[in-house]
Amino acid sequence: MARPKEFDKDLALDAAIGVFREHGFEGTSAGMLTGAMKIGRQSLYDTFGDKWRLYCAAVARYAEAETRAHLAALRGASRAIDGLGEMMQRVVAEARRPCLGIGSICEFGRRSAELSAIHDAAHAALQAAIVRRVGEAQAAGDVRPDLDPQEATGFLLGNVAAIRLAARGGADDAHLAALGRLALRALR
Amino acid sequence: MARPKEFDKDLALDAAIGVFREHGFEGTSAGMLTGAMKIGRQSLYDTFGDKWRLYCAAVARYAEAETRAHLAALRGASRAIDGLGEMMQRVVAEARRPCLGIGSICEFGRRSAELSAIHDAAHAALQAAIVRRVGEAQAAGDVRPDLDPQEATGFLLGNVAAIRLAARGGADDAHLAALGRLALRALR
DNA sequence: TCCTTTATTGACTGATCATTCCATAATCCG
DNA sequence: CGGATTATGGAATGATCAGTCAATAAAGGA
Repeated sequence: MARPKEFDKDLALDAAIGVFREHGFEGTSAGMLTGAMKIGRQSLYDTFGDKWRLYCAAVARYAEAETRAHLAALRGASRAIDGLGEMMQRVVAEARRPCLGIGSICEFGRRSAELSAIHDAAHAALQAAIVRRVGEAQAAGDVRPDLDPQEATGFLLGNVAAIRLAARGGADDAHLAALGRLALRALR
Repeated sequence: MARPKEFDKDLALDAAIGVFREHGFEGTSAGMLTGAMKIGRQSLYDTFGDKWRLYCAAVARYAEAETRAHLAALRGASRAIDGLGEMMQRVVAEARRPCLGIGSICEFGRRSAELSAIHDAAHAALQAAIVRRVGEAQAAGDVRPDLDPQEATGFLLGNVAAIRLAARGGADDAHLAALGRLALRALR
């Protein structure tokens, strides 16, 4: 089904993600992309259309992977509060690599309906899962009962962004860990 | 001291800030800048050097103004906890306009020593002022005493960023208000 | 072996970009 | 008025950019 070492589309996309999350859309050139993806220029255009379509595909793939990772952490402990803790801990541990979601939102806000749709879908899925887990933690008495699960979820996701942004700004590991710890403690 | 209606350098800089905070550095062209600043192209280069120097000047001016506004809010109430509340409330109220500081950090991380120095200076000044206020609030019994003021300050600043990022992502006013409220409540 | 498929690269196009040179106009000061 | 100063905009430069076309190479299947 292939003649010359037919390249892996997903692998190439991952390489593109690596460039975009570091340099953003405007800061990335086609040459940087082909270099990182290790494919020819024409292959890029044949496979992904153009730079913008590639960017959207990268953001979508990144969002899916990131959502999956969050969900896995959330379910990685039997007690709901521990699941929430693992989610925050993972974010702290991986905060050194810039987040494409945040970069994308910073760069484009809500200017692009296409991009916003990708973000909104990922956000909705994640939000729902966290709300459920917060509810469970409340039922278990690990989260104060006067807290609206929706609000608490927004708060946690906000602090996820805060941790990543702090890391991008150069904060040290201790600072990031403190942010994660305080955010979780705020639910108690 | 001037012949043709000698333009106001600070006013022009403010206009440049308006463009940069919306479109970032890479997303902004010289034409967009001269258009918004309402000065000629050559005046821009004569006065500000080049696009990068103008960007740095804009970020520095923005950081100073933003720091001033934070400090004013912090001191805007006699009780320390209320000062902290006013700071958060102001952030919520103004969150609709994108933050140049966040945009700059997202776009460049710590790639530019020049830019990082600007951010670090503003951050240090702000951090110190908030730490002091948190300490006062603790002394007054309005903030739990087991909280490290440094950590609490980092937490508050992180949530400032979270609110602004949420706004950039399209969150509604109620959501932003909830974020501010929860961040402050976390200190209690 | 030959054909088909796939990837790559060079050359090119047209656009846009930042930036500079220069001529011109406008305005204030003496 | 006249000369100094300041802002402006046209023209041009060289670079870079995204994207296309066409030729070529590589490799699997028949």
